[in-house]
This record gives sequence, structure tokens and C-alpha cells, in this order.
Amino acid sequence: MLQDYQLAADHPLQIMDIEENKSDHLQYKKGQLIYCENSTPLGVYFVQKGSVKISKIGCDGKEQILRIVAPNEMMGYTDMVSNSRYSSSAKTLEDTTLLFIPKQEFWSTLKEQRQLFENFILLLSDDLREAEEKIADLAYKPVRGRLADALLYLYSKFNKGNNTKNGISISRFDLACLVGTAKETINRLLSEFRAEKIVSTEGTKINILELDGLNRLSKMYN
Amino acid sequence: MLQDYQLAADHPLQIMDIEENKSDHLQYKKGQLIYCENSTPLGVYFVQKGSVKISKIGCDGKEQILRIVAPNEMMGYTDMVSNSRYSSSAKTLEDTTLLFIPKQEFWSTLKEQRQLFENFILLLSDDLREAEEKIADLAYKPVRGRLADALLYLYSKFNKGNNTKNGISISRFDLACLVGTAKETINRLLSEFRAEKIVSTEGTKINILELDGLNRLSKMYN
DNA sequence: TTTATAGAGTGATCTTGATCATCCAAAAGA
DNA sequence: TCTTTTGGATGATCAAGATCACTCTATAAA
Repeated sequence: MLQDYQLAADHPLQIMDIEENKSDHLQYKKGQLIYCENSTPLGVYFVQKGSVKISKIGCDGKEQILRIVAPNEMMGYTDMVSNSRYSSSAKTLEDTTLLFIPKQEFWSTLKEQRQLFENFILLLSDDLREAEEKIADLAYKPVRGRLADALLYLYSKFNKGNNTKNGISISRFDLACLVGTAKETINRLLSEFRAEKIVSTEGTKINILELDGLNRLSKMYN
Repeated sequence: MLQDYQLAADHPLQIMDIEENKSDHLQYKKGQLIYCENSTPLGVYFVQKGSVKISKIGCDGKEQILRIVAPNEMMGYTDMVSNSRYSSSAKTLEDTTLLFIPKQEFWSTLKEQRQLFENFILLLSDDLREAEEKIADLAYKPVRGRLADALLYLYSKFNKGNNTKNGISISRFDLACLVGTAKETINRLLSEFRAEKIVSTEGTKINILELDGLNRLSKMYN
């Protein structure tokens, strides 16, 4: 049975010869750890349902979220291809179903198909460009602009098929870790955004009312 | 004539079939622009002599240096393989000699040799891990620790063969752009480092006196 | 030689955002 | 049911680092 997956949003990847056994599908509860820093990568994961945060944790417990992995996206490949330990941790943001592909199988599938190889290079360089963008933003963009960026990022991740109506479910703490700031600062800025009618909140859920407003804020500083 | 190059410090790449014509060697003066944001990549560059800073510039003129490219390293590949405009600029830090390899030639060489393809993937994922490290540092490490990191980074870039004796030549402004801070802050911290006998300075040149001291400072915050 | 100009170095001041301390509401557990 | 826990929201205070305003020195230009 053949199954379509994606290396990333824009790079479709057909993984051939993968039997869809029940055993391949890993079920994780919300908040569960998938892998952690310094453990050894044994393969790659595809998110089928749910979402995962990839983050680095500093000595004083500070966490920086590097990316969110949404359905049909792959995760955990960087450290695996470098033959090094994981340099970040992966934890589910909600109940999540994953497909695990062992290292050997990943490489052999890639080597069989030249196109997949090229797509993988494309995926890595897109990741790199995104990371470099984030570096520049962290260095010089004030938190206000970075929060706008983060909300737009989450919106693009979670509202792909326009299925949910502009709602983002993420804790203030995780949002702070994504933006690279303290959760109190996030609360204060969300209050401002609420006052400016850019977002509304119902508990943990954040509704984007004015996408243009966020885009304007995002561009204000670069 | 065959010539050895490297995709990165650890990934030797033999670029075959490249004639060493005089015309292939581009000479740049110190401070010259090689390419700038939003222009179209036409190929990749190998640094043969000198050094290049890759940076992004914000609206208020703020510059963030993403990496320094030293001899035998390649640059400008990320945007080229993504088929997008340059997302950063490249400017020489000193008089520099480059080798330019056109896009077509780069791809065809890569496709001829499976090993090069794999090395390229390794290079990209190493770059990505380095970028993610930088993201976490920028988010939570104080400038003091980041300056220590930057000096260690520059040391590793410029003192590869242990040829120069621990000296780094970089303007305070460029160092500030690398660390992601203001040049006044760099001056103040360098004064402290001088007082602590970790570095000494002669004009623009920074001499590292205590490599261990820098390593200690770097690890103090993560 | 004299005069600009560029970059190092430092003090004074101000701003952003972190930290500490609560308070409140909702959900979960006993 | 009551109680405990979890996460949101806000005020008060504080500190890291940015900004402004200089001085000083070396090099380049006139």
C-alpha cells in the first residue's frame, strides 16, 4: 500500500514500500515526550494527526521552541543525518499520532529515488532560511513584532485547510517559549492586541480577528 | 586539472572538471559587496583566500551577521537550491579571492556523484543545527556569554592551522553585529575581558589570552 | 604640515522586558 | 460536594542593555 506524505508543506514525498501496519502508528497523549536532547536518533517521524513542539532547554529551565510540526510534516531528521545526538527535544502539544521510519529505511528510500533526495535538500535549505530569519528577528525585532510573527506562524500551521475558524490553541507559556520571552509579557501584549481588536481570546484559545493587523505589526520592524 | 575543496570544514568535496582559469578567480577588496539581499543567485562561491560575512539588514539599518565564511568554505548555496532570491548579503571582511561555480555546473557535479550529494545534505543539516543553537542563545543567553561564543567562533574560523597566534581582526561594529548587540556594549565587555586577562587588544586586533576562560563564560549560561 | 574621518573607548540616562507577587477562574481530583 | 491544581491576567519593581553624547587616537586626505 502506498501512502503520500510530505517532507514539508511544499515538497511532496512519496514514501514507497511502507506497510501501513498498526504497529507503525505511535499514539501519544498531550504533553508526552517523543525524544529528548542527547538521546540517539533511530529514525524519522511523520506527524499524522496532532502537533509537536521542537525545543531546546537551557540550564535554568528556559525553553526555546524552534518549530511546531503539524500533520503531514516530518521531524527529527537533522540530527539523524548528521549522525549526532538530538540537539533538541520533541513533545506533543495535543494527542498525536506519529509514523516512525527507521534510519535504514529512510536512507534506502531516499537513495532509490533521486527526486526524493533533491526534495530533501530543498526541505533542509528551507528550514535553514527560516532559522536564519528567526535569528535576525530575535536579535533586533521587539517582542511585540515577534508575537505577531508567532501568531501568523501558528495560524499558518494550524489553519492550513481553513478548517478551524482562525482559532489557535496554545498555552501562554508555550507561546512565550516560541516568541522567546516571558509569559507575563505575552499576557500583557495579548491584552493590548485584544484592546486593538486584533485578536480575541477564550481561555487558552486565541482567535485572530485581523490578519492584516498582524501582518502590519510584523513588517513594522524589518 | 583536479582541485580539492570542502563543502565545510568536515566534509571534503572534490569538485571535478573545474578548469582553473584565471577568469574563475574573482578578486575582491576589503568591504566589497559580493551579493545582496533580493538579488538572484546564479551559482555558488568558494572562498579561497580572505573572509566573508553573511548578514541580514533590518529596516533601521541594523545588521545581523549570520556566519563568517573562511577559506575552503562554500557560500551562497541555500537560496540558490531553494530557487529563491538571496535572503542575506555577502560582504568581504578583508581582501578576498573567490571561485565562482555556476548553478548548472554545481548541480551536474553533484548529480554525477552520489557521495557529494550526501555530503551536501550533511553540510545543510550542520548549518541548520548551528543556526538553531544560535536561536536558543539569542533568546536566553546574556550578551556576555554570547560575546564569549563569538570570540570562540572567530578563533575557530581564523586560527584553523594555528598559523596566526590567537589574533582576531574584526571591527567592534562587525563583532556587535555578530553577537547581536550594540558596539558600545561590545566595548564595555571587552574592557571587562581585558581586566580579567581573558583577552588583550591592539587597535582592531583582539588577542585571546585564555581560551578556557572564554569556554567557561560560554558554558556558564546553558 | 594641517585637516578630516573612522573607529575605539566611556560616562550618563532611558527603555524594554524580566522578575516577583498576587488574584482570579476553570478544571480536575478527592 | 469541597479542595487542590493549573493557567490566565495584572501591578510593582528591577536590571540588562540600548541610546545619546562625548573624548581620544590613528590613519587618510588635502
